[in-house]
Amino acid sequence: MTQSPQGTSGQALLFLTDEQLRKGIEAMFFAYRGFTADPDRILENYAYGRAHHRAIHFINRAPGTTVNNLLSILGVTKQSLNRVLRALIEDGLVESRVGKRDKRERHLFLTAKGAELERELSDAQRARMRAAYRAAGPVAVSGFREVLEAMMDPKLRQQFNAMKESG
Amino acid sequence: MTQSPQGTSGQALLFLTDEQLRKGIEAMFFAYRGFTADPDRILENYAYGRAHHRAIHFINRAPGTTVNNLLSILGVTKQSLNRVLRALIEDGLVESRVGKRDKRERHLFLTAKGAELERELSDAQRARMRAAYRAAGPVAVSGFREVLEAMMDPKLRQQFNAMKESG
DNA sequence: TAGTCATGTCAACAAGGCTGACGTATTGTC
DNA sequence: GACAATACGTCAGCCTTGTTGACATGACTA
Repeated sequence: MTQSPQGTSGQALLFLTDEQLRKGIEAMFFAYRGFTADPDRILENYAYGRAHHRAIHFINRAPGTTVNNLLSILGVTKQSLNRVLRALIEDGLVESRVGKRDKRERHLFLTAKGAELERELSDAQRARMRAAYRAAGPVAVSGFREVLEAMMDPKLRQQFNAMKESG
Repeated sequence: MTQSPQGTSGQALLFLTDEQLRKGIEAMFFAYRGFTADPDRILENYAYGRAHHRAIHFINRAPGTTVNNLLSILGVTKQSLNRVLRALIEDGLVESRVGKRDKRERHLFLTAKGAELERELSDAQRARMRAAYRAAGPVAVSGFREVLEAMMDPKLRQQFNAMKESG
């Protein structure tokens, strides 16, 4: 592919070099490991995994969300999500309330116990994020967010932006 | 945790708000999905998964690497890696050569066939990366890389930086 | 020579994806 | 009012990819 895309108009496009892109790819790989490391460590103490973390995160984020909505955010099958939700409900971390307008729907909420675990997990994840943000500075953070957003699938970007506003 | 960390010295540290951090966390989540989406789609056509992709990537990156070295980069058990390597070797994508200095070591190389798949996968992944980089611009890219690097575990950051140089 | 190291392998297990099929309310529509 | 569609739950079975534990082999090293 592109080997040295400078000179397109005299502009220095060296940041689009295959080499630079590869570094970015590897940076994503290693950074994501760090990103999940702290919550993973915490989850070992409970009988939960990353899938439970994701469910808890987004239920906390959008309390009262329906199962279908959660499904589309997480991008997994209902069978897969159900296995996770069942455990969280049985263990009293999540409450499922029948919808008022539409009784077919279930609205999901964290219980006090669920909120507690959520806090423990997100505190850890935020601590690492905060350290990284602080080390890199506000300008870098802004660029970080821009590139990540540009990397998303259009549909996911839509969902991401929809969540941003409601937050 | 920190709710509004401005005023520490009069500086605007609003980018360290819990809210900002949470957006960063969710951005990582959605972006990583996009990051892996293209290779995953390609791998469906073969009998391989993400684990094979990672092995192929790093063997291509550091031809002649030993099994132990690959192990430490990927951060999995040897049993797990071995399952993947065995398939790749049997299918003729990877070649394993006995070490010359130390005959206990195996040095791993991509065959022509392996290099071909590597190219297909990395072309797809780079294409997305390039589009994101181009959309965000060089300053953003620089910030992106800074934050990612700051997010890594120290040991992984070391490995990442070691690879950067040799590249 | 004894011990350590690099690698491969077998067995068993778990998490968390997936598909397919089916059941049950509930809602919306003709 | 009958019927189709929707939201959800669940059973069964499969795959990938991770894990632990145990053991074998050949090669290097003190």
